[in-house]
Amino acid sequence: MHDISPIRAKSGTNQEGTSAHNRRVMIEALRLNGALSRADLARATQLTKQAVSNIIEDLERDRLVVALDAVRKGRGQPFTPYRLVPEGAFAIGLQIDRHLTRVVVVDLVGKVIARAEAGLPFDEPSAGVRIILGLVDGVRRKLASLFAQSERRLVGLGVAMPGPFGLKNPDNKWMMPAWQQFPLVEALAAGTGLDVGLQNDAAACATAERIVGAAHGVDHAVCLYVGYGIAAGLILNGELYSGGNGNAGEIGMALLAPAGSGSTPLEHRASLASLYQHLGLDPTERGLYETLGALALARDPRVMGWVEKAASDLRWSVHLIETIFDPQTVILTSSAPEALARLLLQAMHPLLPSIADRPVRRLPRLQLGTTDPWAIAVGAAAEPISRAFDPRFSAILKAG
Amino acid sequence: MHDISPIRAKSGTNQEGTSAHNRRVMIEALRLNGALSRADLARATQLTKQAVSNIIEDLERDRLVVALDAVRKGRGQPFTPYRLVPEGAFAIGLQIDRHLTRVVVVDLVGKVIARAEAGLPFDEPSAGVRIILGLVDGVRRKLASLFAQSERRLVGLGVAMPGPFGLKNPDNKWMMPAWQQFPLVEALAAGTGLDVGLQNDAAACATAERIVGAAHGVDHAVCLYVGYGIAAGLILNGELYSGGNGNAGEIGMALLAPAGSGSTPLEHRASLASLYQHLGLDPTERGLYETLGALALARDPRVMGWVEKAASDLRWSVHLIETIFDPQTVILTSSAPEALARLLLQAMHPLLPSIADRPVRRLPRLQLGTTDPWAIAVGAAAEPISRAFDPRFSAILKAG
DNA sequence: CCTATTAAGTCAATTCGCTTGACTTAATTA
DNA sequence: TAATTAAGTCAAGCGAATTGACTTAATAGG
Repeated sequence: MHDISPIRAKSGTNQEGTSAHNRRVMIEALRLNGALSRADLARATQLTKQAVSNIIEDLERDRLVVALDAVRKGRGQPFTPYRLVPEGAFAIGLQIDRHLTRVVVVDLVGKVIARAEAGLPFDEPSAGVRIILGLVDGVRRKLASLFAQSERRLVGLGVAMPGPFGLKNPDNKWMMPAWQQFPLVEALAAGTGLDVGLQNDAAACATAERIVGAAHGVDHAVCLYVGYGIAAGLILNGELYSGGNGNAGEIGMALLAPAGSGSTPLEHRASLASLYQHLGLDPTERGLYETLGALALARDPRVMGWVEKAASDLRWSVHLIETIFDPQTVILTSSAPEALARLLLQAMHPLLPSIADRPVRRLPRLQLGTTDPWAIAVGAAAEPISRAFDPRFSAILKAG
Repeated sequence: MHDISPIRAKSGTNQEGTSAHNRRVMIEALRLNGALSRADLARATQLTKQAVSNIIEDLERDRLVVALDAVRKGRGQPFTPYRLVPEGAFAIGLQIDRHLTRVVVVDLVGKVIARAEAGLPFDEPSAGVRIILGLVDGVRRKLASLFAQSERRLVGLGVAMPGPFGLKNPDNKWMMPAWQQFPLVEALAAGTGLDVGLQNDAAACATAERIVGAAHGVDHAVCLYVGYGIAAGLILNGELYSGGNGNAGEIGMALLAPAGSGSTPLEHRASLASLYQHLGLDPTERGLYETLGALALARDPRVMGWVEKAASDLRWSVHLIETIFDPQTVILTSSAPEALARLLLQAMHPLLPSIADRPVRRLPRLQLGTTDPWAIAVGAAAEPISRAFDPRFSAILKAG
């Protein structure tokens, strides 16, 4: 009765799980390949033609896929390709940054339908939440005006903000202690009536790269995100990895040397915060993004000085990431202007030797990902979409 | 016809997958909890009583579980607990080290049934394979003499050897280039007629910790293995993670500093090889293990000198691992004598501050795992068992 | 031009494993 | 001794994939 069962076990499954998985597999196949015939889907998923037909019928009824015109190709009956209906599902993505918040609505294929941004008080989450709820309300209205029935198709709200979460002694200068301690998920769930999920900004960035960027279809990738702080988003076995407490990849606090003295957190040296400090800029200043872009384009010597130093630390970070994870590729992303990110990328070469330095490689060791400032919000929005539609172990199992 | 389908998709599933998964879930539940009644299993796995009954009946027919005596406990009908039958399955584990090979047979619950070891030529794999096949043959005979029908229940052969694999320029001094380039898996499969799987030694060590050691039932753990070299075995989401090319966790080659100069691979400073060098010992020497154990017990100053330096690097490794993976615990294991491992563990404290330094912790940040020299072989043997019996995503999907 | 071949996709019956709900058994408690 | 609680069985039902024959519609080749 009163005893919480101490039995450890994974959950079993049944036909519902089977069916849910197969639906997800089909949706993923369509997302990855654009448009496929029933026959192609059957071959790709190893299901029978008949099973595929049934599921397609289902998905078509749910308005998640549509048939395109039949295509004649060689002998045999022409095939009818199916593709995803972008407006089959929507999700809201929310980025919370130190002085700024961005909200987007994306559709099933990750396209941005509506967006909004506003300033945010650094240390007053309850006031901030009111601002956020206003923005969310705005984009929801916009969405409703564009697509009838869209509310029914809203699968959730994903939030991305700088981590790490749940720390004993948050470092006030580098983190957002007020926000990190505020019951944000609950407040937003109550305020929007949606399912709310929270992740750190690098994870969101990795998710964005995975669905629409450089990690599309790659199963092992690490996304190094240089924002105000620095962190890594980990795609392992095709899924985002978040660790035991949701803080995996929070490398900003990694100390740069074994010795106690002289060892600095990575964040203090290779992050935009360190650049602002180096340049004596105020991070809250308006037009900062443009200023940085211009300085980078002009190869301003002070910026180049920071780039050199930061690149040295980042080069070593990539080395460690490669050595530890053995990923197929590492993706450098940043909230900085593209010109600056490119300078960093260049300065990071040549890369340090590592295990990743293999005879045959399909993907580059290091590549530039998106530098779109909205990418974090898009990645945040992708999380509920992924939760709802991507094939994953947990989706097969029963309640849990 | 001739076109290899370029379509990317995960495989679908069907009732076979469902049933296979549920069987595995039940076996895992029994392994983790010792013995459970049908009713308990139903609650734990979220399956219906009836489904559990059917599966139990199946497993009982396959001699994988047996009923124990009924137990009266409070009101209601007494329940009949079931437990795994250890001799329900066997696997062979093979450790290949630089000058030594060990072979074990383990049963379904990870108990060692037979063992054998022999010297191995460092750079002649083909001669080595003959030696290995002889040992394997020996333990198989032993097994057959102990358990009738055991051959039918032999699920595979797991091999563990130092990585990394597939490198461009193997470092002859630190690796085993001849072995790493030899078609070992094929040779062993041909020579034994068994399914053969290969992993690095740290991964095997982590697997051993997972099934019978400190990581039993823990979903996020990193196993730091100090052997001749050094590496980490990664348990993420309850499964071993091996990266894009099977080299995840091979941190021996990690450089210890961002700068190009003065940066040494971790392996050169914190590994038994470095200790041998420090002490001027020959690693092939007989009785080395005992010598080291005695020196450690006597707190020999030269050993303590190495311990201090190595511990400093290891302390920092733990810091990095915690920062990057956010595991529930880190486990220190070693092929060194326990006394030496304990010295290392002590010298690593106090640990560096990190994200793992949380207000509430269920498990210690760092704990000592096994120092049994046979652990690697046991872990190697656990891999085929796990592949055959543990619940995992890939086991639900169809072929592939 | 006509026929054979190839391939997409449907139809209807079947199978298989989990679910459902009623029932039996056997203990404790009042 | 009767009520209650819980384990476990029975038998029918259901849902989703499978199977194999069939239909449709194109191209290739004689």
